[in-house]
Amino acid sequence: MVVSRRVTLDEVAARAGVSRSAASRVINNAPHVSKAKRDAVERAIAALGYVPDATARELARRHGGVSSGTDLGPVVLAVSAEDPQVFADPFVAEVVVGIASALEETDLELVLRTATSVAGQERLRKLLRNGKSAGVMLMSMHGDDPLAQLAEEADVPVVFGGRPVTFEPRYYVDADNRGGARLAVEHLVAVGRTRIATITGRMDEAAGTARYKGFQETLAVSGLDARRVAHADFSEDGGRKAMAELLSAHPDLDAVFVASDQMAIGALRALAEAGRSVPEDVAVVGFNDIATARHTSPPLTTVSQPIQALGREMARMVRALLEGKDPSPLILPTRLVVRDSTGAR
Amino acid sequence: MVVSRRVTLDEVAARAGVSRSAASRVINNAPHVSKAKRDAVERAIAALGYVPDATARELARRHGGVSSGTDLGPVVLAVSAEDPQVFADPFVAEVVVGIASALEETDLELVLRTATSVAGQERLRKLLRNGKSAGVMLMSMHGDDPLAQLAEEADVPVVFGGRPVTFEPRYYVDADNRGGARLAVEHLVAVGRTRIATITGRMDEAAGTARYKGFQETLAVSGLDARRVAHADFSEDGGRKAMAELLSAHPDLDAVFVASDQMAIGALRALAEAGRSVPEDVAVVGFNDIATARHTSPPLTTVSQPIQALGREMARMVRALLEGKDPSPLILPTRLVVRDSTGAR
DNA sequence: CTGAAAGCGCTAACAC
DNA sequence: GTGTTAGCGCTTTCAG
Repeated sequence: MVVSRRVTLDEVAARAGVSRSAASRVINNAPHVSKAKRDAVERAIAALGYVPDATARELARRHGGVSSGTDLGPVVLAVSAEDPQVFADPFVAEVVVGIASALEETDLELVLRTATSVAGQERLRKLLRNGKSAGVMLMSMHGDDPLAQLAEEADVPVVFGGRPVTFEPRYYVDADNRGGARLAVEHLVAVGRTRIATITGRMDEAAGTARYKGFQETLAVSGLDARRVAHADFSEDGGRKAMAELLSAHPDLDAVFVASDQMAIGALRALAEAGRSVPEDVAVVGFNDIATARHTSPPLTTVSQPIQALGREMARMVRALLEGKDPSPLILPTRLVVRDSTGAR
Repeated sequence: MVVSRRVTLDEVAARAGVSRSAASRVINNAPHVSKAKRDAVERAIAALGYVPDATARELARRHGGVSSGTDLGPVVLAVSAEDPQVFADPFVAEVVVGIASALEETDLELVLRTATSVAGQERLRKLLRNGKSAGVMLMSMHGDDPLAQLAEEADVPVVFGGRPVTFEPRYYVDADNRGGARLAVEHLVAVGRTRIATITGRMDEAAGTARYKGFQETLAVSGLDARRVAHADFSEDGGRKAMAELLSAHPDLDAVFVASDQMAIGALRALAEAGRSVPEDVAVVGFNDIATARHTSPPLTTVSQPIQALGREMARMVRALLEGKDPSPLILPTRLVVRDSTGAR
């Protein structure tokens, strides 16, 4: 860490024996500068180790729209969660990867925030209002999330990852949760299961309700009973408990659609504890296709969503908004990844 | 996204019928303002929706040191990797969690960067030099990483996560890799294995060499042969290939210490493919204790490092440097997590 | 081509 | 208490 007092443009100009404007022109390589002066200035810059002050520059430049300056502020990914622990959630981590790779191509930086604590909210509000950030991406919104309000007040672009359950945002990227659930349940039906249960995720998240709807729909179409349901919270432990519940309430079930792989892992455990074998006694399908899904025993059949693409598209949408465009919401397709837990291969 | 043209302090002052300084005083709730004026100003602010311009403010405030303004710039976590994909690496993700939770308590934002691409380097350099960031954390440095150079030139605090192999940074947080490897190999010896092999990680990363040293040391002490070694790159696929190599070069091996869980997962696969059973024929121990380690078959015995703590301490170290302190490097302890893959319980 | 001068929006002395 | 006056460091007309 070098101490280096700030070197100003004036010092450079003095050292090079030219006016400040000349120096400025050189730095922004504008035309109308004689080669001689240009060189002199460049030498001075090198000698003094001059680095233009970004703040002053920004202030002085105030003119074009958002996309004017060569460096806009960072883009914020705010996850609606209390605990920074979410960043280790495989789903969130993949979204981050997608965003990071899209941003790689631009000159935007990515900042990470949780946004549910009081302090977090306050800081997010700042980021949204004082021009410190170029745009915001919000994800994992729950029921009556206070963030929704915040988003309205923002004076930078806001795009949602997934949809809140209470309202339809103007700009969002979501996966086809309902379609994915349908895929999963249809598969269960196709392999001959008839007493299909489900473990839902949080019902105050759109992903939770949409997957549940997909489940109901498909069973209705197939003329099967859709009443074997237990609600959980997307967590492994929640999945374990929910599975135990289901087992005691509906001992006859022969398949279960679990709304997340994390919960499915818990469910597998509960099943093992109850002495039910998978897929012989009960077939299991999860949702998300997290890395671990390949390594459970048996390997988990699951619905894969293009999580990185989701992040990437969120970032692109922010970018588009920054450029003054008006992008349409995006719904990304999901697909079924068949592994052993449904005994189908 | 509200359009809201920028409202200036002067407009507020005009509307409130006071001087600009009075308005400024109210905003920074300085003393010496009559209640009447204060109220008037506050009303004007509310009416106009005034939000102070952060840039101008910063420029005008230029005075105290780094820790002066109420909001310093963000802290950057730069991972020395080409591909944003690293952010999904369980290890990196956990470090992020640690950093995020430490930062939660301060008013620093976290920005994420990869730093190996040309563009990434250039942008990191900017972040390091132009006062856009308050501090930088570097991790996953390889051999002659160009980032080392960058770090030297920085005029903000720089702390390393893990140590580069070529030099000892002034400020770093690392795990006790050597000690951890010792723990692992001692365990293998303790359960009666005598023909112990190892799959190392990249030898241009300190974590790779340190774990390898721990392996050699322990076998030397035990009077065992330490020549069963294969080198890999920390990846699952690398681990699979390395295990296959080992198996053909040293068919008699009865245990293997794998320098990362990712590689260990690959090794387990190679072992299964070769018809060797774990732990009966070959005992396996990994390193890191990633989430998946509990779900492999058999569950993986592994060395656990306090990854979140590592991130947290990195952030704290930056914070300490920002406050003008001179913290000492930190080495965090590791511990062995015994599961079935070594047949010890 | 080149330099002087006028700000960007806000804060901080300094007098009143 | 309150207003006036300088700037922060850089860009940008606008005359020469």
